[in-house]
Amino acid sequence: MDNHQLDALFAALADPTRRAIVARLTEGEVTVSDLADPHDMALPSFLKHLTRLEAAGLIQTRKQGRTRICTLHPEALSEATTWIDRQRTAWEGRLNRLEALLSQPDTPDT
Amino acid sequence: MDNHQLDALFAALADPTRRAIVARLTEGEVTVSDLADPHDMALPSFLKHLTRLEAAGLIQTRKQGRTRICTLHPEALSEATTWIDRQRTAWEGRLNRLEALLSQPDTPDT
DNA sequence: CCTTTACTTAGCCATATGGATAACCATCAA
DNA sequence: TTGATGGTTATCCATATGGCTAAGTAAAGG
Repeated sequence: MDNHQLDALFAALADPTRRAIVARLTEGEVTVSDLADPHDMALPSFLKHLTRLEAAGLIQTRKQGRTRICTLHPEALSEATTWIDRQRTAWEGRLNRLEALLSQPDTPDT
Repeated sequence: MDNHQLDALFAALADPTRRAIVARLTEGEVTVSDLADPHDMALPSFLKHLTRLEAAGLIQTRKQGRTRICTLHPEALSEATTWIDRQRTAWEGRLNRLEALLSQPDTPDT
């Protein structure tokens, strides 16, 4: 995944309103106004959050009559965990190499 | 984990410079100037990134003489995956319930 | 001591972000 | 067809963010 997409993804998750939206959408599709209802915020402000989530690939929306319906796109979340897991793997690998080095002090280097 | 910490954590990861720093630190401790070296940026600008990573709990630093040494604090990364995994679990749960409902149309509701 | 070296602090600037209003457009219902 | 309803667009505003330079401190090194 490209760096810029990761920026958008992590930035999208770096806001409580947007995380709440994601959490809500795990329960299924919701219309914009129903989604907005629990958030004490003007609709246009709320809309901007939706737009950012959509730009980050975290949600998808479609228009049905005059209402817009939002659905979660959970695949985007794995892009985030993939990056994180890569870091963790690298870290573990380093620890393992260190450990190996300490348990075999006979061959300090090749 | 508290909402505000998650904000800081995800925001910290939403920048390529900072992700590069994290990636670099998976290989072990590095001093500030060595860390900064590959980044085409004035030191004070770079320092601000370090500060944000530290505030997010992603790295820890200590002073040794006049140099500062940075180390990764990978536990912070799991705070992020924990939240993400919770969302994924919720989503899967909903899918499973849906599936169950469809395969057993005899008991539509209790 | 004096000078690097390695950060640190203090400001400054442009752009991005999160919020608001006001006004507009497009259904649906009566 | 006339409201009301559900979004949408266009601005606007304050603060945050990511970059900079200039000037400061503090530990080595000679």
